[in-house]
This record gives sequence, structure tokens and C-alpha cells, in this order.
Amino acid sequence: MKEGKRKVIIDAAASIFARDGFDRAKMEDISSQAGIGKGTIYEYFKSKRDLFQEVIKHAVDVYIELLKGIGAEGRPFEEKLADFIQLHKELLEKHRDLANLIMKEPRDVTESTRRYFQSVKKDVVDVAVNLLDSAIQKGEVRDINRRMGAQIILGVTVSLLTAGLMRDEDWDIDDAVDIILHGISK
Amino acid sequence: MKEGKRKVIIDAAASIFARDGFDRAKMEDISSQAGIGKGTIYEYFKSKRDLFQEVIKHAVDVYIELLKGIGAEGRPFEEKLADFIQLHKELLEKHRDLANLIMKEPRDVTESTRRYFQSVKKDVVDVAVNLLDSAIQKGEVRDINRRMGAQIILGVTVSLLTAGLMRDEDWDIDDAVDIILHGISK
Amino acid sequence: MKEGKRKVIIDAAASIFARDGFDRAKMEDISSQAGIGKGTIYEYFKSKRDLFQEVIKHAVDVYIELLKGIGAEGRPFEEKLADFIQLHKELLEKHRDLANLIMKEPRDVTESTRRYFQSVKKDVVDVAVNLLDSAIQKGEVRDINRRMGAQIILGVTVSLLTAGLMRDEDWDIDDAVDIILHGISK
Amino acid sequence: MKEGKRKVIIDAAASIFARDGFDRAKMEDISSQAGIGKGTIYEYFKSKRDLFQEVIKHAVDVYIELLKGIGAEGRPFEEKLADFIQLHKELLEKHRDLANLIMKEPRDVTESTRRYFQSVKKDVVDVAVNLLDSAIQKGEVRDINRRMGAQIILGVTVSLLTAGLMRDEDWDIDDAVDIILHGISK
DNA sequence: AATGAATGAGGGTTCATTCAT
DNA sequence: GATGAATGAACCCTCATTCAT
Repeated sequence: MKEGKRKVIIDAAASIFARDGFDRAKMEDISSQAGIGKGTIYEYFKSKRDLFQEVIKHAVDVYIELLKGIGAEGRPFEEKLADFIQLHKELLEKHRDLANLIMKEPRDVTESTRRYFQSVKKDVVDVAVNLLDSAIQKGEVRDINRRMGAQIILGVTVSLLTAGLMRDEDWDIDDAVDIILHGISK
Repeated sequence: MKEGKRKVIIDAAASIFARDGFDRAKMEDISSQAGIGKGTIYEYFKSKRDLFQEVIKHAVDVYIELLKGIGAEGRPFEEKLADFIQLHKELLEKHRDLANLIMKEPRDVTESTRRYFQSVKKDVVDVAVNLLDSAIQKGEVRDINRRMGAQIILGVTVSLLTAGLMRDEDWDIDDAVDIILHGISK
Repeated sequence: MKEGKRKVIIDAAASIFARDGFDRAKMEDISSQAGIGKGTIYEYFKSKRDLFQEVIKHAVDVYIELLKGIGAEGRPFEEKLADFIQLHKELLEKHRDLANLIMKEPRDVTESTRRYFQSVKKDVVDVAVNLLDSAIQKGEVRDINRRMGAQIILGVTVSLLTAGLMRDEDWDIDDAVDIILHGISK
Repeated sequence: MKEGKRKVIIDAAASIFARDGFDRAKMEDISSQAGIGKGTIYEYFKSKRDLFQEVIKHAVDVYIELLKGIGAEGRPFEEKLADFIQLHKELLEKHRDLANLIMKEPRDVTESTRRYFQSVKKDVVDVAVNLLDSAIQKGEVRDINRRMGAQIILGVTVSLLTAGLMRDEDWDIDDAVDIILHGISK
């Protein structure tokens, strides 16, 4: 029961933080969104900042968990890459604003949260690095700087998605994969 | 004189907004950074929001102006692409935080500013689209979806730069250009 | 059993009120000090204020009881006076903070508590008045205004003790008695 | 002008703190008592605590200044003693509650304020000690422990006055002086 | 035109009290 | 009876904005 309410608060907070950003989010809005009293939040979280950190941590955990599912061996790199993009697409469609919280670099939080963010970003890049590494070893991909390649994959993915290009058109994923794989040169 | 002070305020505001973000930036900090009285800002700008919009507009104008310089005809696409990346690199190095203000989607401003942002982003993509279009017509690049290609170029550029990968390593631009042009596939 | 728990709560409250003062004392601290649940206090006391009043009343009752023991007839005034001071000394040493609660005039309580305090103070002064009265009638003391004399005795006692002058030096009591009795004039 | 308003705030705060105590005093009450806006206080004082400290410091400064006036040489100890009591009497009549703030030991302030309080108390006792010392040297008073004697004088003074005994009866000062000088013994 | 003192709406946080279990 | 999770009134403090000078 207790943990249940914690979750309710985190979900409400996620939606309000995502809508309004950290500074403009009001604890009262969060509490009413959660269907509880304003003071109740403080039974579960020390402060607004603390709540924010937990929201982020939760969102990130879900995200990382999903990401890890992609690595499964034995499938061609091309498919994994499509999955990687598809995953982000779904994530962004379902939790557009929350995704922003993860992708962007917020200035309004503890140094420790900032470090956490950095480490998360690194985790995400690492997933891409692993995808690449395995593909390079199998000879599917030429031997480029893995970290840079991973960064490029992530950047293309995020920028395509946040640009809203792919919102309704599934074929775009394949095109994106094609461009990442073969470039744009004739 | 009047316009001179306006500029002073915008510069000060740019530096404070970049440092603290919109919500945490204090009008008092801006005024003292500008070396003027707190009330004076309101002689030139209606409100904090208004000031912020002007700051963004100014930064964007400079940015767009620089971007337009790249289009110059007669040079190979590869060079233009390198210039495009180089321009962003310099911009990000000089005005890292301000650049964020432009690249990110701020939730803390007027709907009208949001629209302005959208149009700016479109302008930026348009520059890339034009680069691509001209290259496609010259046969330098295969006939991909121009807007998507442009978005990919931008995504690669921004993500590489914000990742800090290139901070001190100039060769990276060529590698990035290579990957954009020829992809990562063997 | 019921009364037993009441006593436990009063003792816990006394220690917390003494440590933190009325306003800063937290009901939760009191309950955990008492080893019971927060809500349980309200089974025994209507409110924080009510609890405070009971704490005071209890402390005062103990105090008054001790005071009354001094009056015993047949002993010289000088000894009684020394006892009076000694009693306060012990009281202050054992329950320094609680003693403050009694001696001082708290502004943070009901008018009725204030009146109670007044009456307690009067009781204490009365004890001193009785000491004096009996001494005056026996000719041990000159015929001064009894109430003023009593107030003086009390004032000297409390001020000496709270000043911490006598904390470790027993002889001081005799000196104090001497000065009260014979004044400071040559 | 600026200092003028500071003084206005301190006076208002003194009256509210005196009436309600530190914890219950509301900044809003203080501001409205001062006839200014709530935020204005914070232009002059960092926080409620800071304001409180300044109030105390101010009250104490006035008090110490008045006390020092008593020491003037060449007058008999008896007169000085009467002046000492008279001074406290007037002080308590005019600023009864504020006087309490000085005399009592508040638990709700910085350690540094507590130390300041201690030092003030010492100053006050020192004045009394000096009175006594000079009297002892002139042979007006027998050679008692000066600090204890001083504490006794202060105790008698304060206890008589806070008891409200002397509120309207001027003769009491002489009686008090008499008792301090000659004791109560026949 | 320029200033900065004054303002007060707004929001995070605390904690006495309630009440369902 | 005993509990402690839930509540929301209350209060300190910040800071964008105004306006008298």
C-alpha cells in the first residue's frame, strides 16, 4: 500500500514536471493530480528536488531496462538499429515530455543529479556502442570510432523523433536506418 | 544611445539566461550585469518574458546570418557540410548555454515564442535542406527525402557537439562528414 | 493502566517541552519519546496546549509539595531559609528546563494557563510569606512588608541559581542566607 | 531615510516579538505594524531570525547605555542602588515585554545570539559589581563576594519588578534598598 | 531617462490534528 | 484502545514589477 502510493505520486509528479518543468511545477498540482493532499507528498519525499530526482530515476530505470532488451544476439545489426529507433519512437510518443527530461540537461537540480544524468547518458550511449561494437566485429559495419558512431546514432534518432518527422509514417525508420548505414552520398 | 543600451541589456540578459535558465534568472542579476538600474530594463522591455524573447531573437538572428553564409555556390557539398558542422561547433563553443536555449524546446515562454522557435528551427533545417537539394541536383548526393536528410545532418551535428566529443579534436569534423556521406556500413 | 500511560506521556512531554519550548516541541517527538503512537496522545489529551497545561500542572504539583515540606515548625528561620534555597537548587539542577517553564511567564498558552501560572507563583510566594510571617512573629526578622520580603527571597534564590553561581559551591547557600538576613551594609 | 525605516521596522518588530514571542510573531504582523509591505522587511533584514537579533541588540544597547549612566562617582552607594532599581523599574514599565526578551534565555535563536545574550547578562552584572566594588572600597558595604552580591541585587530588583509589586507605589524602592543594605534580620 | 525602494502574490514546507483500520 | 497515514492551514521568503523621485 505504502509503495503503491509512492508510485502514484511519482506518476503524478512525472506528468506535472513534464508539463511544466521543474521550476514551474507546483507541489499542489502534483498532489491534486495524484488525488492526495499536499502534505502527503512530504511523507514520501523529502522535498520537491528529492521528488524530482526520484521521478527521473524511475523514468530512467524503465528506459534503461527497455534499451537492454535490444542487445539480443544473433540478429543482424540492421534490425537492431531499427529496434533502437523504434524503441525511442515509442518512448517519445508515450512520454514525450518525460523523455525530454532525460534527454535534456536540466540546470535546476543538485550536482548529484547532474552526475546521475551524465551517467545515464553514458549508459544509453553504451548500449549504442555495444550494438556497434558487435556489428563491427561481425564485419557488418566498418571500423569507425565506436563512441562517435554511437553518438551519431543517438543524435539522429533523437533529432528525427523530436522533429516529429516520423510521427505517423512507419517507413521512415527504414529510411533512417538506410541513411545511417549507407550515408547520403551517391 | 537608446539602442546602445538596449544591446547592453540584451547581452547581459543573454549571459544570465544562459547561466541560470529562464526561471532562475533574476532581473536584478541582469541589471547589475548590464551595469544599470533594475528599473531601467523596464524602459526597454515590457517584461522578463519579453526580454527573453528579444534575447532569443537576437541570438537567432546572428545564428541565421552565419548559416546563410554557408550556402555560397560553386563549392563541393562535402566542404559545405564541413562548414555547416564547423559553424555549429564554433557557435557551441562560444555560446554553449545560449545555443542550448535555441536548440531546446523551452516550456517557459509564450505560445508566440514557441511558434517563433519552431520557425527558427525550420529556418535552420531549411538551410540544410537547401544544401542537400543543391547537392542532390548536382548528383553529389543520392535522392533521399530532403527534409529527413537535413534533420539527420542537424541531428548528427548537434549530438556530436553537445556530447563534447569534438571539443578539442579537429579531425572529428571530417569523420563526421565521412559518416554522413558514406554511412557506417562496410 | 490508563493512568500509567498518561504519566508516561506527561513525562515524555515534560522532557521535550523543556528541551524545545512549547512552540518548537513536536507532538511526534513526544510520542516517540513516550514509546507510543502519535495518535495515542490524543486519547489522553485534547490538544498540544492541553498536554502542556497538564505537564505544567504536574510539575507544579510536585514543586508545591516539596515546598510545603519546608514549613515545619520549631526550626529557626535561618535553617528554613537555607532549606528553601537548597530545595530550589536541587530542583533547578534536576529539572533546569522544566523549572524555567514554571518560573518564566510563557506567552504561548491559554489565558487560563496564564492565570494558573499566576496562582502558582502566588503559591510559591505564599510559602515564602509564611516562612517570613512565622519568623517575624517569633522576632527573628524585623517587621518588613511580608509579600515584598518573600518576593525578595524568591528573587535572590532564583537569580543566584539561574546565574549558575552556586552550581558547585555549597557554601554559597550560607552566604546567600547571610546577605538576605543581614544585608550588605557594614 | 533608509536608516529611518530600519528603525521603524525594529520598533514594530520589538513590539510584535514582545507580544507574541519569536515563534508566534508573524512577519506580516510586523510589517503591517510598521506600516509597510511584507517584502520590505527583507530589504533591511535577511530573515526573521536576523531581525530578531537586531531587535535584541538594539534593546540591549539602549539598556546598557542607560546602565552606564549610573556609575557616576561621588554619590553614596545608597543613591546609586536606588537609581539602579529605579532604572529597571522604568525600563520594565515602558518595555515590559521587551525586557523579558533580555532577561530570559530564549531557546529559539542562533548560538551566536545566545552567546551575545550571555555577554550582555555579564555586562549588566558587571555594572552591579562595579557599584558594589566601589562601595566596598569606600567602606559603605562589607566585604562580600562581589559577583554574588551583584547577582543578589539584580535578583531582588528584577523579581520585585516583574512581580508587579511596585507598579504604582514609589516608596517601595527605598524599602528594597533598605532590605538589600540591612537585610531582613532584626 | 534612470533609478531602486517598496510591494505582495505565490509556493515550498511543517506539523497539529483526524480517522479508518 | 492504539496507531500512523493523510491532511491542509499557516507562514517564511523570493522576486517580477511599479512608481515616486
